[in-house]
Amino acid sequence: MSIAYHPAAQNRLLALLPEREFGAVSHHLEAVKLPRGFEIVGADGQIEHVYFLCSGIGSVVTVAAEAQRAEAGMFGREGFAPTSAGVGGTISVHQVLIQVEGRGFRMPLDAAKALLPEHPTFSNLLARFIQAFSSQISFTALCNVTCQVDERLARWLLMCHDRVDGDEIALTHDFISLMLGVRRPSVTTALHVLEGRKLIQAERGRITIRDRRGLQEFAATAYGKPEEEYRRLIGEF
Amino acid sequence: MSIAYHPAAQNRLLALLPEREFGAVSHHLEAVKLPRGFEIVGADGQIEHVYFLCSGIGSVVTVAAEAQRAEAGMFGREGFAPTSAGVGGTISVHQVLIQVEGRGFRMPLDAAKALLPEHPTFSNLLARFIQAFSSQISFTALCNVTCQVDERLARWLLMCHDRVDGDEIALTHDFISLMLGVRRPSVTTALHVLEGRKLIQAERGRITIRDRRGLQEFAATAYGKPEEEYRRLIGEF
DNA sequence: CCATGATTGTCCGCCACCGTACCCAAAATC
DNA sequence: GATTTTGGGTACGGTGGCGGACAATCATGG
Repeated sequence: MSIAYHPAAQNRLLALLPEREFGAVSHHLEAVKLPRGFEIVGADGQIEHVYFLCSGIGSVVTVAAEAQRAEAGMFGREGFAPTSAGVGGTISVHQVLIQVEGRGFRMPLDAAKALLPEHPTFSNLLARFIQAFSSQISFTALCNVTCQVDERLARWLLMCHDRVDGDEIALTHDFISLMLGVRRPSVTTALHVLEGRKLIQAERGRITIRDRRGLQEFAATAYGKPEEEYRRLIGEF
Repeated sequence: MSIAYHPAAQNRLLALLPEREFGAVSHHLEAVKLPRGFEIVGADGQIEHVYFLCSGIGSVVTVAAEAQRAEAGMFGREGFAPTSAGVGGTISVHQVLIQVEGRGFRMPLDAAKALLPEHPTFSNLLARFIQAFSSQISFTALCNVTCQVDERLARWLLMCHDRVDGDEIALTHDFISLMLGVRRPSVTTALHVLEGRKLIQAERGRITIRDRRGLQEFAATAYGKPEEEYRRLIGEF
């Protein structure tokens, strides 16, 4: 099947492969549904499959101890996970789980390991994503130390918005609090702030982006740089 | 010159290259002294050279605005910078500067770009480092949100200690405060805490590690995981 | 239709860290 | 040796977010 018509090409990385490499790679892909909460890999877990999303959002969570965890970054159809597998690793430091349900493709780890040395564009593309993702993580680190909760929340919502179709995102305060590493009530109040400015609309289990431009102004310098880096290294989302 | 006797092999990444690739790579290397404060690349700056340290420490700093900056991670002889150049990038999101003076080698960006596609071990090694470094950043992000200053400081000192010879590190409170993204007085008090427990000894412009084991206990889960990831993907520091 | 669980709203005391400012000592410069 | 610069110690009021707890509301299934 030619790339253009293959459903796996909805993933931005796979879509950029040259025809020959895409053929070899797609041969090992298996279509999967990704329900909310699905764990792609556990913290310090053995990697079984490499996942390429076509829709939905995955969260990469750093876990130091049971009660000490926070999101490092998120990815959608523009990326893959676990990143470690992209350079030949077999264990993931991070927990990776589905935050917004979607679809995608996966490939057994062994297949990926065998493909990498033989397919330079494939391995370079994965490496580029790792670099772009790492810049996303570094901004998470910066915001965690310089921004207050509402600003971080704005950034986080913008990043989700980039990765879903439409303006509605299914999210609970509790989940967001886990991701941002703050108390659940802090999320509630921060959401009220954004809602008060008419930037979003929050309902039970669902948040709707009302004014993306305004959200960006609110998030200010916290949002944007990693997205630029992605475009420089790989292309449009 | 064979790898074993080439001074560039003091860099852990270069040392792992097969003889043939090392020859090609080392051909473009130029020895450089790296004084404290030397800027390898500015934030959003055009990359001119790719640096491989043999001694000293470099800091990778995320900059969002003039007053909004914090260290994402640090590297020594176990790595290289700017990471973006390792996948073919020409611009660095991060500012990279020398934190503890040392020596190293550098290569023009064009040479690196030309070498990468032709030398799979080289490019895979750089990609592995990017992945390992990204896990370091993700722990910075986690600590920034879950740990208090003294714990973060302990982690930071341990990471410095890993990368210098001996137990003395030349550091000012002011510089540390910049890296951790906290007030300078917060660093002073946090250092007092560590000093009170006889884990370190602080003098003007210099910190001496007295009890590394104790520091590790103090830093608890904040320290260790990224170092494991490095060993898994690349090897000993 | 009611019970149960999940989700959200709110309150309170507490404390780590902030912003700012000032002083002192050591080191460097002249 | 005097002066300037740099690095370190300390103080104080202010506050964002924490820990914890409880109530209200919505959703779901028996």
